[in-house]
Amino acid sequence: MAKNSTVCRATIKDVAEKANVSLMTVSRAVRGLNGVSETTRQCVLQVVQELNYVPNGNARALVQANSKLIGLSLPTLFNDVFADALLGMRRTIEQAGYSCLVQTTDYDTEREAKWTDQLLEWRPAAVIMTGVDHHARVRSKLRGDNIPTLEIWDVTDDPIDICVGIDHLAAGHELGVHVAQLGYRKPAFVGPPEGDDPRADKRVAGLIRAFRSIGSDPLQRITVEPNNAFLMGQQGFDALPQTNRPDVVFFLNDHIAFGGMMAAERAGLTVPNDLGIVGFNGLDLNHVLARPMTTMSTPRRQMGLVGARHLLARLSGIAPPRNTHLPCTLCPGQTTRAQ
Amino acid sequence: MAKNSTVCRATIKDVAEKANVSLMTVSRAVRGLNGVSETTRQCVLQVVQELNYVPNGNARALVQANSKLIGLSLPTLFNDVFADALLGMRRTIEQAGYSCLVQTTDYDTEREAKWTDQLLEWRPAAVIMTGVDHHARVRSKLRGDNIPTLEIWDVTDDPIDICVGIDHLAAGHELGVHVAQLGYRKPAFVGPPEGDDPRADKRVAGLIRAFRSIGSDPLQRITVEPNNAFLMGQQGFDALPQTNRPDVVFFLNDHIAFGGMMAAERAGLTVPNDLGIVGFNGLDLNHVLARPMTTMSTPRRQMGLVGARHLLARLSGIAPPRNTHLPCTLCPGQTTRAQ
DNA sequence: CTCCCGAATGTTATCGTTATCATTTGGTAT
DNA sequence: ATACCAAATGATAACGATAACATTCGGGAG
Repeated sequence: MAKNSTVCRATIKDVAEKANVSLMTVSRAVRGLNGVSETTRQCVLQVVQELNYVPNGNARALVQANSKLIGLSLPTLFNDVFADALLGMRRTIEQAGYSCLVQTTDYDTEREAKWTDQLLEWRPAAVIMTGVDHHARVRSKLRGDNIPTLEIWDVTDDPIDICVGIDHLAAGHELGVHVAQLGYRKPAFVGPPEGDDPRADKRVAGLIRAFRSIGSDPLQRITVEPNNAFLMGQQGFDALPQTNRPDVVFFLNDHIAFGGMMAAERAGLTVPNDLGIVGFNGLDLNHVLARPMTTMSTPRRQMGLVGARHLLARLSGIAPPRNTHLPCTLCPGQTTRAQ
Repeated sequence: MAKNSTVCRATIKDVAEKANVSLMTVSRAVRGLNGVSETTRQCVLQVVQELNYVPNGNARALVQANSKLIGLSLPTLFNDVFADALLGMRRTIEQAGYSCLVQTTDYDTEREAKWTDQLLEWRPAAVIMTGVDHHARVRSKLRGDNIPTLEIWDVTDDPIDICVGIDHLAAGHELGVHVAQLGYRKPAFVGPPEGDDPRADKRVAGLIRAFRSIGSDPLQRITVEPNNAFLMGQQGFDALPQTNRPDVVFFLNDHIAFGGMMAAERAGLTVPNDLGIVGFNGLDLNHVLARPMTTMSTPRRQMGLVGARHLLARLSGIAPPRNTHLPCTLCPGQTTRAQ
């Protein structure tokens, strides 16, 4: 059933007939190849206008055996963080004439794998994925088909193809060491459950290492349901243990941290004296706060830029570095005690 | 140049040969059609596994004359607002087996038009666009080709095909009337320049009407560069006139309003006594603030849900309502004076 | 006037799949 | 045994474009 009415579209053949030339001449004229006289080209383009002709990308992709499509896999759109990275890539990708097939995975590897299968049906020219932890099937398919693949946001010695990102373990460690030096001894972390977000897990590992080395209480991991960031922060604070309360809380990112801080203050706590608040990413929210939060700033835009550049290089046959590591910047703020 | 290595992928023919059946049997088995014995199906699927066969979507779309692709046009990803609407749609769209081809337009109609051309090459099954104000070429192409098209976020009597949204003029008016009743008489609006965001323009028109009817000062429109929302708010406040300063500022959305409020307080102003702050959309940030902002809450998630439902109905031949109007909710907060 | 050459144009096969219309097969009723 | 039927399977022609090769054409050199 459900044949959507009569969608009748002009084909290259229609154009050729009306313009009184061969298919190939139309094809050449439309694509701006040379070997067509100026007069003919004008005439053809005229007819193209009249008939509202749009070339069929499927036919083109079929005969040329790959398409001007790039698959893009993000965990979520509820996150300025990914928008930033995307912003860095978009121009570059667009100018090279590609379109983006986007999915959001909700940090679900299975879901990502399923989407990858769907995606590959379109014979994309390249694939961009978030992070370096994927379903084995995804890795093997992308590798096996030799599809240029960019993994962004995290680094590894053994990327599917190329990767550009930051070292989450090191970033977590550096942040932890800084906060530990300020005298905090009862750390907690608020974020997704272990296993959901591999990058969060790596940062937590860094934090744990930092605090363990100075013999503090072990880091308590508080789990919140994925949701709007600000609400997650609030929920995170509410979920803190009442007895033996942490003296500092690390949040998955700055927005969540802000939500947590608001909840803390509403509960009558003073930041940073009663409770230290630490974010991650150095989001712009932080720049408008009267008392900026302690956080670790990440080069999101640049990651996108560099990633896109490398991917395009890869697409044009030049081999870019497989593993590119960008630096983070510690941003001490006023939501942790001064030393 | 730049032939990306040897990407050699199994075709349906390879599977057929290895499984010792005809192409059609493979095709049927893979698609789960009936008319294939269980034994044969198992055998075929086995070979599919072995060869890592993925059907070619381009060939399929070519012969079937349309694809399981939906084009999605958003102004920007820097906005929880669109993420919310998307969230409402995604599941529905996904479960029906479609993939999304996404673009962001940066509120540029030309850019949108250019993308639409590119998109149509892929013969999408449907298109989703933000708002109801588009390039004439876009309207005529989508209509002419009879492509199921959903316009979301705004309403009009004459949508391209179907639309689901809110009445921005009415929402602006209601918000303006509320604030005027509180006694404010020198209103300003902070947002994109006129012409960039048609929905903002409509809301502003509503505000103007509300304030004009009670003989207040005319609404001053302050323009800020598109950017991160929080920074836009800050910039908006900085751009307010020093002499004859407004007594209330309407912001394009809650995040921008928050940025503006932070800047105001840093500048020594007291909210709401020295300056009223009004947002829009009822974003979740508002729910974690100790003193929630005055705002107009919009049914973003629901818009996505309803929109997707209508679009899928349209795709299966049922005619949904062309124009669906959802209600907003006024949320008086503590960033404007009490009556 | 003829030959030759490059530019402009045309012809044909092909890409991987599905729709449509055969054909085969195995079992059942007579 | 024979005829018949539905279920399973197969052969062939599209779909709309491009690559690769073939042809035409017009003009300058000899």
